[in-house]
Amino acid sequence: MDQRLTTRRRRRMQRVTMAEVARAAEVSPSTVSLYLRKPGQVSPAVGARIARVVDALGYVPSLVAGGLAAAGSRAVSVIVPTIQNDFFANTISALQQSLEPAGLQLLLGNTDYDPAREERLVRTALSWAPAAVVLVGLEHGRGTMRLLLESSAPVFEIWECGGGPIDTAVGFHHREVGATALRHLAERGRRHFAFLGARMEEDRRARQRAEGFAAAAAAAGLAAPLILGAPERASTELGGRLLAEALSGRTRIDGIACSNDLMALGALFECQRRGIEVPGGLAVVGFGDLGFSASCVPPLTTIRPPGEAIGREVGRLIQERLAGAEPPARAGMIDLGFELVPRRSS
Amino acid sequence: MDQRLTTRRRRRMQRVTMAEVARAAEVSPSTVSLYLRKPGQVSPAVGARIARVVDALGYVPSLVAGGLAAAGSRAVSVIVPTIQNDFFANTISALQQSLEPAGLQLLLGNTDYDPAREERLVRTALSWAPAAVVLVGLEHGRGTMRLLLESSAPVFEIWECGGGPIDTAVGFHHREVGATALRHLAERGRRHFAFLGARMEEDRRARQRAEGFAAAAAAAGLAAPLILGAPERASTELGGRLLAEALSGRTRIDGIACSNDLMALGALFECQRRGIEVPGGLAVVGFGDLGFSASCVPPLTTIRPPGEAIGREVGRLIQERLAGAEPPARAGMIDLGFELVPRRSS
DNA sequence: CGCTTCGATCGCAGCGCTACGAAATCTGCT
DNA sequence: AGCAGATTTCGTAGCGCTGCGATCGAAGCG
Repeated sequence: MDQRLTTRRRRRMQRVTMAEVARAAEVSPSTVSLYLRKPGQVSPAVGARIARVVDALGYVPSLVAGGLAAAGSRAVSVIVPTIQNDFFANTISALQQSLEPAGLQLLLGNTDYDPAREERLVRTALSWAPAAVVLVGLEHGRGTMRLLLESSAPVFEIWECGGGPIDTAVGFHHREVGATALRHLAERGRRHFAFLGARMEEDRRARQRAEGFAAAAAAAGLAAPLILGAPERASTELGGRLLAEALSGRTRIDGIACSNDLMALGALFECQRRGIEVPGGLAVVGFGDLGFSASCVPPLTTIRPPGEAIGREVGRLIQERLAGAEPPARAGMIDLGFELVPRRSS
Repeated sequence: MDQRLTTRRRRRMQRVTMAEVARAAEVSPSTVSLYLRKPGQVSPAVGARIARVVDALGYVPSLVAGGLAAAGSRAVSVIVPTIQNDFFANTISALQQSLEPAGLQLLLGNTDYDPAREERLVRTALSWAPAAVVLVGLEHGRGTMRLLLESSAPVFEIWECGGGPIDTAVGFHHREVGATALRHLAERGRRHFAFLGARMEEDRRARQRAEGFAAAAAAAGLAAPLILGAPERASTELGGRLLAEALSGRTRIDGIACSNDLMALGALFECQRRGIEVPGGLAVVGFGDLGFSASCVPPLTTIRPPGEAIGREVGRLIQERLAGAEPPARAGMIDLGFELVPRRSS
């Protein structure tokens, strides 16, 4: 039997469609579409009429349909290890601020430092035909790399500089951060060091900071620092515990660097509990310049990463690419540097 | 002239389509689609064949096309005031964990406490035909309300209980939080109170906590607390400054509550700088139970909101709704409560 | 051995929008 | 007035997928 004869009620996505707007405004759908995308190319009179109808009908365009027709959606996929972390939260926030005026939305995923989850998330991300994919770090699993390379979406790798990026990397050198911390402590006359890190197994960047710290000690002819880590996420509690561990050794540690200001704050608390004077008895350098770092007791010397700048820069680059800019011929690398903020804890 | 005669190269979204998979697997596209959505309804033999082809071809389904055809996408829009805030970051994180197994992605927006921005974000959010819209608070602009009411998407309002939700609210009572803080301080023998808040103009929930604090004082027949606020976001620096302001008055304040543990931490630092003993000279109660609260000096008495629980619960409800559950007949309200965590600062 | 029953597979008709190029309309100029 | 050129508007053909009902085929049964 001819299917055409049977009744078919089709599901509908939303109340008002562009065609209805067009009818009410007495123009063609094309014109409505054009007006919505490039208002300048429609005559002011017609534009005003369309605007009025859109408002009256409460028309909300479907980005899903638009994305399908235009072969690419107005979403930017961001995949980070965790958002429960001021670093990435700041970057994401800056990125979103930069993207919002262009009508780009963030699709968020978090890997919890798990490569398998990263691959799943990248797959889902690509399913949205995003305007760009943003992910943290330069190290990815085989499958993730394949997906990314085969996709035509611009890929931005952030928070790290170094090896070869897939497309464009925007970040800074973590080894150099570690080295800077050590040189600073050495300048302050310290000689026996420890590095306190969290999640060092999974967080390659924290590891790089520790390595830079150790390498700079070696370069300066100083004793190899004690490197302490733990599988948990950064916290003041962990900072305190690792400091206790560091101080329990035979060597009298007089300078520490932490992979995160939260850890450094925990170290300060531990010093307070033990009556160790900071910086007199122990100099402390953190990483992150978090909300409390300038006003804790004593104010914390720290290294400020360009978190917001990364977000802003990536936002800018995405819009540039969307506007037709070519990807860099050779994979690009943008080093945004970092800043040592000396305060009273060292 | 007949347009059919002119050449047209159409833009394509991605390399491999479902039709190509179908061809290679020698089945119809419908079967591939069915297999991908409900593998159980396809015979094991055919399923295996399709799986093999999908893998070999590196097929990534288009959620954009799928969303259009199915009249609803697999995205959940989350609109929060800011993600640079442990409260919302935790909730979002829990929500995403709960949604991930169902293949639902988060679309993130942040309003920065600006109603106009909220409306814009809700509009964009609805453009995606999301499976659900999640937003913070029960108070929204007229336009936002209209958009939400006209849309057919389930709406979850989180982090607040009280007034009438649009669809379902999942949160707790902030006034009760303030009251609990005051009663706790009163039990500890305090009589002269101050409440230190950030962004009190914009953040209705912080305001409610302050109101509950004041109301409980009145109910207990105690002097009205000093309510201090500032337009900036919560920080240790602000906590310290507002405490200084509170202590500069003629009344000798002996108990404070803060709208955020970060503020409370700042107050602790200020006490340390001024040599005020805590809790001897001043009892401090925070809100949030953040990462450092248990291990600062002294450990901070605080009120723990159900941040993760909210995320998990909303995730569960969304999936229930997606599976066909009806929206609550009368707008629903789920009170997840909160917990006073007494520690040594009070 | 024909007929029902049920599970597996298929074909069709869009979902709502945009890109493309053509058509219509408007300008300014001779 | 007539025409080239610029500007504005329109018509068409999908984008890739899913929901629906139809169809096919194997098993079950009297």
